[in-house]
Amino acid sequence: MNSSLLSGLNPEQRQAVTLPHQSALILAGAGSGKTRVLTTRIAYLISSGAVSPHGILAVTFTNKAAKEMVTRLTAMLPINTRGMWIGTFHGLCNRMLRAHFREANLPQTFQILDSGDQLSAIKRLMKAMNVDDEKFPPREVQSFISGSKEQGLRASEVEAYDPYTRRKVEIFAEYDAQCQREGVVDFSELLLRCYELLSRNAALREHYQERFKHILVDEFQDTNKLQYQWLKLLAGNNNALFAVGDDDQSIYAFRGANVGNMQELTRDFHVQNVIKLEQNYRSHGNILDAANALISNNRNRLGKNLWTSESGGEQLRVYEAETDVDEAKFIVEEIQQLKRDGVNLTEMALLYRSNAQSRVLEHALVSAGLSYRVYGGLRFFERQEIKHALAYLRLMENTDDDNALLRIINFPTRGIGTRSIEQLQEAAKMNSTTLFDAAARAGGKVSAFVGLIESLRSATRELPLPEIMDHVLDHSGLIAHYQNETGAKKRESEERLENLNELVNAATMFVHEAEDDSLTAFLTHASLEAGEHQAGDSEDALHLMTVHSAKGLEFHTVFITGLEEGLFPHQNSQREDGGLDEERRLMYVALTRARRRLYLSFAQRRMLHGQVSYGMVSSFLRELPEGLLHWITPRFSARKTFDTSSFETNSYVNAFASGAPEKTQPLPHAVWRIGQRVFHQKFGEGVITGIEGSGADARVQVNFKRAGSKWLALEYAKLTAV
DNA sequence: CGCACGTGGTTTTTT
DNA sequence: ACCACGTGCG
Repeated sequence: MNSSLLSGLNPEQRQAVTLPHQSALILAGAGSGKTRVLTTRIAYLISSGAVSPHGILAVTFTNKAAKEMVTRLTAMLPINTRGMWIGTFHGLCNRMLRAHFREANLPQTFQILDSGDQLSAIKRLMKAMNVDDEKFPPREVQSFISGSKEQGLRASEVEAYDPYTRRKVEIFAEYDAQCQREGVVDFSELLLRCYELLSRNAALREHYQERFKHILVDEFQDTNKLQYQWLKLLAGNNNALFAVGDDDQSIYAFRGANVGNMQELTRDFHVQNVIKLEQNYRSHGNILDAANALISNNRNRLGKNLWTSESGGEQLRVYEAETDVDEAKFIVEEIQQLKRDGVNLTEMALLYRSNAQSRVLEHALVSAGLSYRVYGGLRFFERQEIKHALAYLRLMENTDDDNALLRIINFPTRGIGTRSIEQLQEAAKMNSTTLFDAAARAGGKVSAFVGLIESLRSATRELPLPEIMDHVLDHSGLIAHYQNETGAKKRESEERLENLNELVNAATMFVHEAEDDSLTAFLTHASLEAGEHQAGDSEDALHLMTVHSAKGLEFHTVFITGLEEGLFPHQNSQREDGGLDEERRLMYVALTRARRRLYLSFAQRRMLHGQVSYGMVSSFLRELPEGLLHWITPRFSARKTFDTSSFETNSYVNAFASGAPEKTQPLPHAVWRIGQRVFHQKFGEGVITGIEGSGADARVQVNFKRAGSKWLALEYAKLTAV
């Protein structure tokens, strides 16, 4: 065994890595070497002879994490990881379903619907079922279906107590039937189908249980119910489930993640002692102390306190801006100074709670000539032109795929209008056939389209993937379509052409790298790894992203922006149960991204949804110990509760711009205006965000820190200015 | 068919 | 403010 594997590990890490064959829960704090432990554990198991690479199943959430694991593993061990089962839940389920497509009752070349494809499939179905999409918004139906599947439930198993839900269940059932007819599966179906395959087929289940002696899971706190059931099934009675996670970083409950799985795991797998990795190798002391103080306000934690052997380092820098624009200006100045001090732009990140906040920041960065990259935009394989190109390939692979057919039957336009398509759909329904079969029986332009697909298929049958791609782009008319674009759309089309060219490159790369270089494999890759294909990493550029997408990353300097009540924590989170705790974990994630320097900023007013909104400083900022903070602007300058004079000198340009007459001030000494901080006996502290009416009818809208937004009649409500 | 205009909505996101 | 989407017209 390679003993150098263990060198440099702290006692807890070492304990985790060298555990005997037993299930374990590793509570791994931010920056505590989680990925290192996971990969070293695998390397340890293999090199000590406990298990062969063949017997390992390692599961992650993102392709990036899976790739990272493989990279680190190959650096540690001279083994071929190709035969190993390391991947995302979806990737691994796909792999099993491909291997056992018959048992899973799927066509060999089943295609995967991404969320966009799924939504259009649902819309199409609802139209066919005559469902009112006002009463049943397709997006809601979509999340109902995915949500149910992620709970492990089929339509027949969902409990519906009201007509509304019953109707959604009907749509759910029809939707699954439609997918089955068309030979496609959506993301959650990959998991559910795989789960059902294993639970119904004892021979297969036993085969895999026999094989995967060690199952390792990353980011376990993010697993949903179905994923946990799937893991339990594979673990059986004898295999070791090694789960690594951090309940304090659970920020995806809104999409079905169930932190409760951590407690369930300790029960179900009789985990005696949870190993805690609490030494943080990332951040300076003050940053960690702030993070610890913040998260200690959450209840129901498994309990864990990060520490570091590093010194305290700098205090956290706090900046109160008058407006969002000023906030951005300040950040830009700081970045320029940091740059002069020798910090690379790549080592800095600007974090925000919601994507809309990036605009102002971007604007300031552009004016200052600073290069940046916004993460989480439109992904390569989700671009319209790419989806069109892939739809041709999909239809060639599987003519049952009505979704693909509808996408391209008239793109580029070939004179097949809405009417012809409707007729086609009627004919298909009448004869219970696919659209493609119906089209084959039609005449004129429609059958010409069928001919096109068939000729594409026969012409490319023997070709390698990149050449198939080339041929299809050419002969489908896609290239010509974008080349012919002139005028306003010219630029856009040029970019699309570049992307199509890039698609051929992607196919070439894929053929070189993948074990299986078939067209089906490439299409799967496109659905499952839509985001992986992004260019332009090399440039020294700032990182702009939401706090969510920052999870797992670290930077020398981090700016957490928009620390205002209602924004972060977000307004909508207050309605949901446990919403505020999740927001706090989000803030915890944000804080722990920084290694050396952390900026926390907020603005007194900002543009939101097209109008000026006035916010109060985030309660999260107040939860940080004063001693760790360095206020760049005077502490709560304009809002000290005992000093309104400085507040009143602020120029609130549009305070009465909405046309409310001056006499909306019933109390002689109180000047009610937007932005005014007030106190209410019952609701507590708040800020006026709107004024309406006059005299006895005057009402003000107050955004209360605790109670949320309320309209109050000034005649009755006892408000005091603070 | 494609454009122009109107409407609604607007937390977070991976697969 | 801004964007995506849908409808109605030329």
